[in-house]
Amino acid sequence: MTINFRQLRYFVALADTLHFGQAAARLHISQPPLSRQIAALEEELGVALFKRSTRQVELTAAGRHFHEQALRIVDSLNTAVRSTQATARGELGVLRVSFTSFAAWSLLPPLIRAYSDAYPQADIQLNEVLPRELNDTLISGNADIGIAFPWQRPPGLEYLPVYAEPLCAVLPQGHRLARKPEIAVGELAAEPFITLPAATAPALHELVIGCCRDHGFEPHIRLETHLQQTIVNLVAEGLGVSLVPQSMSKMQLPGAVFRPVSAPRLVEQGVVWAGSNDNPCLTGFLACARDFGALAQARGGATAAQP
Amino acid sequence: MTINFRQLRYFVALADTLHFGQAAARLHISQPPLSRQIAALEEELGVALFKRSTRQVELTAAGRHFHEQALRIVDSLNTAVRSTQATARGELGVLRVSFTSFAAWSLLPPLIRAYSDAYPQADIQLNEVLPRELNDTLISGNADIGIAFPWQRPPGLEYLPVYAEPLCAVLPQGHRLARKPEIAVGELAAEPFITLPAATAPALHELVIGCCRDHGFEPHIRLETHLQQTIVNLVAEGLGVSLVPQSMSKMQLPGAVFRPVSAPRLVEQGVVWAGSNDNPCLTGFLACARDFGALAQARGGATAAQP
DNA sequence: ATAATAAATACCAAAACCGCATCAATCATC
DNA sequence: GATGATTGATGCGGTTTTGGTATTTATTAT
Repeated sequence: MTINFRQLRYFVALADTLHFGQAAARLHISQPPLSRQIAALEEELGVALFKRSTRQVELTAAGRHFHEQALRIVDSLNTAVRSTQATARGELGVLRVSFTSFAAWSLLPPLIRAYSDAYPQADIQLNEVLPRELNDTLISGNADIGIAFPWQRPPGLEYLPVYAEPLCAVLPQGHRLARKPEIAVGELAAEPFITLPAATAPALHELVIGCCRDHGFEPHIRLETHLQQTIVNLVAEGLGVSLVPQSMSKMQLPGAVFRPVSAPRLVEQGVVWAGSNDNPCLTGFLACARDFGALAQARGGATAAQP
Repeated sequence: MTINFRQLRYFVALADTLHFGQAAARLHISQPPLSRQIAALEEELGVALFKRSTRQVELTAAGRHFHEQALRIVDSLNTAVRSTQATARGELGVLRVSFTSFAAWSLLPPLIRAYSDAYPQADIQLNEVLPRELNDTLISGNADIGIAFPWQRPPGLEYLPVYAEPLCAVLPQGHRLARKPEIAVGELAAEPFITLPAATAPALHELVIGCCRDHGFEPHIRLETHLQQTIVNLVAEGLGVSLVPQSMSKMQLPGAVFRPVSAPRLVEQGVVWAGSNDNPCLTGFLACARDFGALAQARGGATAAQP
């Protein structure tokens, strides 16, 4: 099979014009090579595609059939070239995002919105994971990007800070401090705390503890659990108080009230990815994330500095 | 755009093996030209399709995308070649058949069955016409083949006899002759006849008149109508008798009875087509029609001699 | 009959392509 | 850490393919 795209293009031109001279002009070649390529094509197919005299050229039944096919094939190639180039630019393809449930309350939705607007043709696969699973999904190549708190990253993973927000207090509804519109952190000194475990979320654990220390006391930790969401659920049950990222206040749970605190620490979030990952969609996503971070900072939001 | 099918085949081989040497062996070429064709392909696309060191070759995201496309395109071409060849052989395509309502009682069904069995992939378009329209549909190119009685053909139309069958008598149910199992044509001498008009169906008209003359009388023609079917309907109403092709006896109409006649004339039917028609399906159909005619003759049927 | 048009053919030059030989980079092994 | 083996890239010469010009052949219009 030595049929060539050139022969297909030549054939299509001739089938369109039914005139060797005009078709050759359209192809920017002279007439003899066109005659020869068509003859070669018919020879290879073993089929007469044109019925021609020196005065008239017309398609045979087989020629009409081949014309349809050739148009489709030439178009397929053009489409394939364009879509491959789009894939290389990261405009087409699949981006797999791993995130913990907290991200779904805060950074994930606007970031996905920004990426989706910038790359409307890329497919996005969202994959909710537990905090401890996030690194593995990236290292094993099961995900392209993760949304995470800063953390001690394993070798091979990169991190880009995107957004920071203040901590706020979460209290049981009937609590005496819940009547105040804003709370000084020091007022929580005697309360039982519910926090994330130091082992799996050291940075965030440290942040809460540090915030308390800023205000002169060591919190009494009564319970530890992995998800911010669960902390709020436990607070609503009256089991203690906590300091959580402000985004969690979107969670309107009966029994839990959120209050801003004076002089809060900031919780940073960012995106994580494997440095060896060469998915072009990732590059596009990182550009979006950078833009998003810059925008959040420009809007007066408290964004962490670039690394 | 100078991308080549060779480059697609080379690319597919390399994407399959991920090894230049092995892919080259599979393609029955040496390794250097493969390297160069792949480089040329990437150059033309402006996209890296492989991430390669001297020790390892792997597809990029764009390369994986292009691989799918290339497989599809190569397959499309192979399919197109095969189907074009099938079209040229008359195995694929459309055959448009014009026929009169009488043919639907006799030659059409078995002939279509034979063709359909021999060329199961060809599309058959059946088009019922009035006898006087048949020639025009063929000459104007609106049909490929017609089923007809022999007739004086216009220039450009060809005719092939396929099948012949005896005339039989059709009588009103209460008719005195209807009691006899077989009728001598001479017994119909006094009856009023219903025939086809001499103007539009001269051959068949002549056949009926001639059959009467064979038996020594000139029939008294009371009514003329264009379709055999209508003749039987009028006979059933008691308006006269007629001689019709035996196939019409399949028409089980209350009021009409069919009886074989002694020493009948034979009614020939055949297929008609435009000599300039180059639809390959027509060639296949004509071969079927010839076989069908020979078979009918071999089975002891009364088939007209070949022209 | 003659001129004009259009496709096929002959012949030559340029480009593309392949194979051999070789180079360069990486990996395994001692 | 040096050495050999493996593998992809590169240089070069010869062959094949392709395109252009000139010419031939066949058909149609005048």
